Amino acid sequence: MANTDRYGKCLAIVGSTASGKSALALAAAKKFDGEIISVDSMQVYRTMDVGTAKPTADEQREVRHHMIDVCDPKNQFSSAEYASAALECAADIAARGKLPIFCGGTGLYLDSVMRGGAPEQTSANEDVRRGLLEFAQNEGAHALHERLREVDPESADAIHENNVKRVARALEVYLVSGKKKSDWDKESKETPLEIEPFCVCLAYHDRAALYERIDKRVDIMLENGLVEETKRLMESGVFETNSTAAGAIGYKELLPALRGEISLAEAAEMLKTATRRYAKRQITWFSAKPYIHMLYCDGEDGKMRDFDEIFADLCAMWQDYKNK
RNA sequence: GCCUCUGUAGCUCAGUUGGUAGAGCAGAGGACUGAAAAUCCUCGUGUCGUUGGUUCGAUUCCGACCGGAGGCA
Repeated sequence: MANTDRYGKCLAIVGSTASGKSALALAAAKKFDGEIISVDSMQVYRTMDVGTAKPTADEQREVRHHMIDVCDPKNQFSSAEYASAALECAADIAARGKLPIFCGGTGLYLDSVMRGGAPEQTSANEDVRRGLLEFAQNEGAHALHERLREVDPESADAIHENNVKRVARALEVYLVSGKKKSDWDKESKETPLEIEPFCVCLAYHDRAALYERIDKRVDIMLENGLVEETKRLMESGVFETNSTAAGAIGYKELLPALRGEISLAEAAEMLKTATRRYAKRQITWFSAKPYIHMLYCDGEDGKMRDFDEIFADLCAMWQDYKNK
């Protein structure tokens, strides 16, 4: 059983990028006297505002937000760090008698929060990691995978050998903790969840409608100074650090245009494509989760519903859950 | 007007010395436990521009026509 004493009953609103979850969370926070905990792997970085569709200063004044601007773009951040900090936020919000509302699209971060973070024995070790990646670089992905198979065949079976990042991570866990990653995972699955928010996923029957929203949003980002923001990040040297922040969608697609290699229009097109692909991955993630309650923004016929209607549904679902 | 090149999957292009074709990108589906906006896996039938001809058989050779690019007038 989740630790309801500590967190009370919480709400989570997830969904793909451009699904409209932020506006919904904002309305819910006002109505239920809540505070928002961002579940977003990129909004944690300072100075990356337009490109990550961060809540505006006004919005943050209206409703208190957490887990935004907590890290420098040049530094590394991780789901484990996120989880422990976000849990503290949730406990603090609940202790003040308010409703914690998780809102965001990074599925792994939500899962990680629900599990209560990760054991520190499995902490990332940059040196070990670099060594493993170099090994893969020199000996090939297959050789690295073979090394994993020797120590943790279960993980080797579960991870495709081309997925070097994951293979390296599994080996890293073994080398750092002396225990197989597959065993850590098993243990984690058997441990009760730390927190179990009522989780609503904003979704669209009509994929094309979501893609239209994405296109529109990218155009708005460009109008709102995404290019200038990218320039500033470039000048600050973020993109030379191969940090996580450097991989954010919105910036890396604009770089070739800033270098004059392609036109801005072409870059914008690539940005839209990258965002669409990202949304697709998010949808895949969320639709596989048993704890999720779908909330559709359009009918089966693809007809869009208006905000009030969707919000009313959310409120009804939430009340239902609370009365149980 | 003449000459040359070109027309193949939504896009960019391979290819078949004649036996109806394949990559990348896009798109679709999936995985995901300390990089996750990352990383990875699976999925390719399309009047091979149109139309005649040669041929057992043409997307492939030949002709005409229609697009597109360039050159000469």
